[in-house]
Amino acid sequence: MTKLRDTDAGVGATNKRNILQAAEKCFAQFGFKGTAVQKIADEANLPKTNVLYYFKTKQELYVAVLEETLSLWNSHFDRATVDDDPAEVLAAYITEKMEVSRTHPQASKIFAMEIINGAQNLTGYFDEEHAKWMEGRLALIDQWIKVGKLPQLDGEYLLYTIWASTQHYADFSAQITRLRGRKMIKADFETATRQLIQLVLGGCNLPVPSRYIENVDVE
Amino acid sequence: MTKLRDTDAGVGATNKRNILQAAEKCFAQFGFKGTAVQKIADEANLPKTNVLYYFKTKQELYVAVLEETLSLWNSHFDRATVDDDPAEVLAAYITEKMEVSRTHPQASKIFAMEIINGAQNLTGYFDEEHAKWMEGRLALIDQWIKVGKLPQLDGEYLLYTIWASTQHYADFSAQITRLRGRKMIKADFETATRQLIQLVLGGCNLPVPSRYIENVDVE
DNA sequence: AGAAAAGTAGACCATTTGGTCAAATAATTG
DNA sequence: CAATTATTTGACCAAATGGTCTACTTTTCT
Repeated sequence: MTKLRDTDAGVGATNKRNILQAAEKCFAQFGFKGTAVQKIADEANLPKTNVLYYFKTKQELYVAVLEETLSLWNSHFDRATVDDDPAEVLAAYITEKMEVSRTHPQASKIFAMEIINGAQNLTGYFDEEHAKWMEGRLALIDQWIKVGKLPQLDGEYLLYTIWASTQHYADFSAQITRLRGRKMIKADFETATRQLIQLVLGGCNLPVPSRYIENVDVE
Repeated sequence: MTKLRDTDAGVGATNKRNILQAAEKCFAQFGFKGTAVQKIADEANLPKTNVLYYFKTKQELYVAVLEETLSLWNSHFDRATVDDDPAEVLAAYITEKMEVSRTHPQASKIFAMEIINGAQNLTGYFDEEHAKWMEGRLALIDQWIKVGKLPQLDGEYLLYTIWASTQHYADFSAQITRLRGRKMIKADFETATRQLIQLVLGGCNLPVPSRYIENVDVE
């Protein structure tokens, strides 16, 4: 009765993971059209036919990669309530999103390109889930405003600003690297995160939780 | 002596403009690889060969389109000095960039994709100009900090946040439209602009100039 | 062991597509 | 007007590429 094998084990699953990883790398760098299946196969050290064995079409493979990237949208913010402190929640959310940009820049780029190109492959599931999520978060922000934890502001634009500012470090890394002369390392991300938290919370008239303030030696 | 014709007149110039416009539309929607020269030709109502007559290769046409988009980076901010009021300058800069996102979304998208894909076609000129520009602006911000017009902050991350947050409305319009259920119109952009100015200036401990505060009837 | 299923892989094909060529036409110039 | 230059356009080509077919090997299950 072991007909249904562990999805994480076995030759097939290993290959699939391999292919998905190779595909993510290629799609992030060259886009959907710019990526040849052969390239992905090379990257995964497999013959092209083998790739098409696991994913019937290039499109199917692309959608699989895309769907993996969507998990990156999950956050603790999802489960915040009006009882939470917006300063803490927003600071944590920004931190999480910056961490995603640092550790999963390729996924972020793929997502960005998909949206830029009209989000043709994000119909259905994601659309509705995302819209529902947004509705809930905007309601939460309104509640915070009502109880006086936040000043009057439009949560929609606040969220856009947070998304844009955090994803920017992944999507526009080429520009940033050239402007600074070198890649951003972890420490740079931490500085950027602190600055962004300061800016956003400051803009919302919220005090920055001490844990998000730079550790300077007190004299 | 009319050998050098007005670059803006004549059949050739008209066709070139036509082609560039068609190309911008296509590249923004499908990317470089995803755009067939034939498609651009169709869009411009010309045979493909004619397009290749004015631009020897697809790449050359793409670079021409890309270079046009770079002019969008020009701003009054370029010529601000330490004597100016950072609140005014930053508010105006944000306003300008939001206006670009609203009126030239295609150009913004092309630029974004170019960066995401590693900015392979932005070597040389733009690189150096842009880096020089950045250096100058960061120096200005440091001067503002020195004279007490700005609190201690890292201008680099401030500029990234402004770029990201403004360009987001062009590049991610598909996502925004789906979340809201309808396209953002001019009035929405104005609201977004006000909110962003409030957030950024607030985050910099700057007062929002009255002109950038919503016109509400005083009771 | 033996059958069935899963996986590997080369050969091959139809389509797309960037780009060339040559020939024709229109515009300009001396 | 003659000649030169600029523009238009269809026919064509070679390379790239997504995907199929078939045959073979390995693994799994009974």
